[in-house]
Amino acid sequence: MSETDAPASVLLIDDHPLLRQGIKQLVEMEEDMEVIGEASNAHDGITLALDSEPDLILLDLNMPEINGIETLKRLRAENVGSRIVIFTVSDHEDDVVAALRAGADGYLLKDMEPEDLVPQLRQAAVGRMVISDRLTTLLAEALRSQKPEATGASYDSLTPREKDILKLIAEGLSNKMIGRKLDISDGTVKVHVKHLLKKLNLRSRVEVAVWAVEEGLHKG
Amino acid sequence: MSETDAPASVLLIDDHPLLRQGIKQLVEMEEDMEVIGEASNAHDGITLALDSEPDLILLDLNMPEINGIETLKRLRAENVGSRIVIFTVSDHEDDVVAALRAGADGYLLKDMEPEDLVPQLRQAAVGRMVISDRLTTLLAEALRSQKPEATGASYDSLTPREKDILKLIAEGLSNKMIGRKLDISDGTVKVHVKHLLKKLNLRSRVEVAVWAVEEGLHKG
DNA sequence: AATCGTCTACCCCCAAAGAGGTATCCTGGC
DNA sequence: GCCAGGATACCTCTTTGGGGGTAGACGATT
Repeated sequence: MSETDAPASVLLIDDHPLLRQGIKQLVEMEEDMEVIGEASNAHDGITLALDSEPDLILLDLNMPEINGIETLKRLRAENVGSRIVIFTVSDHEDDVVAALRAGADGYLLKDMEPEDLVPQLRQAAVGRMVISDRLTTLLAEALRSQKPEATGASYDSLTPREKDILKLIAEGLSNKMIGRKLDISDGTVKVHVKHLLKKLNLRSRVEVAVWAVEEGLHKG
Repeated sequence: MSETDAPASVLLIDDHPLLRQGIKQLVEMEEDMEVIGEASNAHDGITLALDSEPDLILLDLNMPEINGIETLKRLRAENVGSRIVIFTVSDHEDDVVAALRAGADGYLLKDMEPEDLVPQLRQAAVGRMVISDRLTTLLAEALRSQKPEATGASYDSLTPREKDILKLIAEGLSNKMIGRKLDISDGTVKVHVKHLLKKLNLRSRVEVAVWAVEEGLHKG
């Protein structure tokens, strides 16, 4: 918004005081950027964000009580217009995907080189999405077929394998893709689907998918 | 499969002879990798792939007649088990996403450093997904735009008729049944479904159904 | 009057899905 | 040792689904 004249305002939300201190020092060495607030928990962070409307919010994922994803959702729900960048140790696909889906404008890993941080923040402040390079492969894989993710208190009569197939159907995958994912032939997948239809007394994979979603079985 | 003993076999499918030549020379300098075939078009490429079952296929996107994405789909349809890596000049989001969706195991840009190519191919041959770093941001954005989530904007873009069809798909009806219910031909239903898939950026009626249920649009 | 969006219907073509069937292998229970 | 259930893979067959295209009818907007 105002990167030409006034310095970009940054809000830190992280429960580690030392880390906040470190970031603050890095940022304060720059003329075009300043930390205008810090919070050690989600509640304070959201209040500060609403009050100060920073250009950029650096948000930790692992926080007590209310985690980062939830905080992110609440910020977006409050229509906070700030750029929000996740800054975390977690390189788990679930976290990255959840953050991006919840509207994160960036996802940086805490093990990055300190000297890289400020340039990345500068990019983020002017609207570019910033992502740690290390996550490329992970993103590609997530994009390619989103979420298998296991466990399921699903229908008791189903075998474990059938539950696998059930979930993947509910993600919209074709038999062939399911086969590739489970490393079995698509013919075998068809056998399982056939059994699913019979056991659940349904008439097509679409009904299976709808049923799974309605029962909440499609995600762990 | 056989990266410990026999050299990894590579098939090149690209309509530029010079480029093929260049890659070939690079690859042939390595002991653990060999080019076992070349094709300048999709048809020959598919035939060669089926005959020789290479460990790795390097596939160009821009080819005459049958493009790379289509070639990729056909290769997968034929159950070619090779690792398939796209090698192209295009850094357009649509191409990257389409390639990954079609089952590409990698996506490398032709403007990469030559000395990086062989290491990347080696990675790909043993099953790792390889993506040019430059595409990170793009991938993240593609992933994010997959889920409208907070915005119900996409639903509003549907015509009344499309909303009818959407709801009936979510009830698990076939095109024929939908046609019977709405008193139109099943061919017409297919047209509406086609438009639904395009507008909602989904890939099958199953995904449409799941989306509708998740959004709570299936009743009402 | 011309254009646009929508709905309708058809064409071709090929991939995906689903209903039958047989068969092998393995594991746990009796 | 035998048997049942589960997982795998293959076969054939028909129906369904989806992408591409063209095109006519209608109503609204320009």
